[in-house]
Amino acid sequence: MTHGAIFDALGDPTRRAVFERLALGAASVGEIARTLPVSRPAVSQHLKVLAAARLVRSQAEGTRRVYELDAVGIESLRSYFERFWAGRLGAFKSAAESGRKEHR
Amino acid sequence: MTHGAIFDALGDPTRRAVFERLALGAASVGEIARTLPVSRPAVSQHLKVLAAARLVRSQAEGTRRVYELDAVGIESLRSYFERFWAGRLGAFKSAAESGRKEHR
DNA sequence: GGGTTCGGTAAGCGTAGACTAACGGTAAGT
DNA sequence: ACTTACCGTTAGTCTACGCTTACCGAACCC
Repeated sequence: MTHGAIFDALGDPTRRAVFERLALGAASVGEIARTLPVSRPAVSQHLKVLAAARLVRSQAEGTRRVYELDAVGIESLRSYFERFWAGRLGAFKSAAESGRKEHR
Repeated sequence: MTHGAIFDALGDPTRRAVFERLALGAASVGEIARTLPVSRPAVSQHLKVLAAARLVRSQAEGTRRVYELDAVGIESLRSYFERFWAGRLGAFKSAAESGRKEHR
């Protein structure tokens, strides 16, 4: 559920665009909405979901609310994949590299 | 778009369950469906999406199709987050750790 | 060759959620 | 104090998609 919220948040394309926009630097809601083809309330809702997943954090600055990335959610996400690197993935990785044959 | 397919695939809870099941070891469609509260066709559809995102790969074995994790998609996903570690995140991380004040 | 098991596909339905529009609230500017 | 700008919230609509049922093809067993 912890990880579930994160993947659910990043599952939406628009939300990923907001997230990646914030990866370039902190920005307010209006600034983000201006660079995206969606309305401001939509961005606000997306930020709410991202904040719930601890991927971003808000910071009141006068009448504006500046958003920036939150290391908590990202670290949580990294720890999720840690299982695959350290775990089974390393074992089967050699086999996957040996037989590489695709149908696409 | 490349990463989009991956996040879109992992965005669904059921699909994540399939993915995590496969992280424990290779399995056929029927085996996966038996451990999940969904029908077999549903699992098949999810596997199709996961395969399109290069997160899993199929391997015909008689009349059964054994699925296993694919390092390609996972590696692609890891490279995506590499940006955050090497990039802006490291810079603001110290600031985030200094001012840690939550509203929850 | 008939029967059985295993998977992918098509059609259809139902629900979650993404979006816009409208309203209210708070801080800065004059 | 009034105006302006910025943001969050709610209500409501509409599309996307996850699930099931049903059908069909392919590979093993007798």
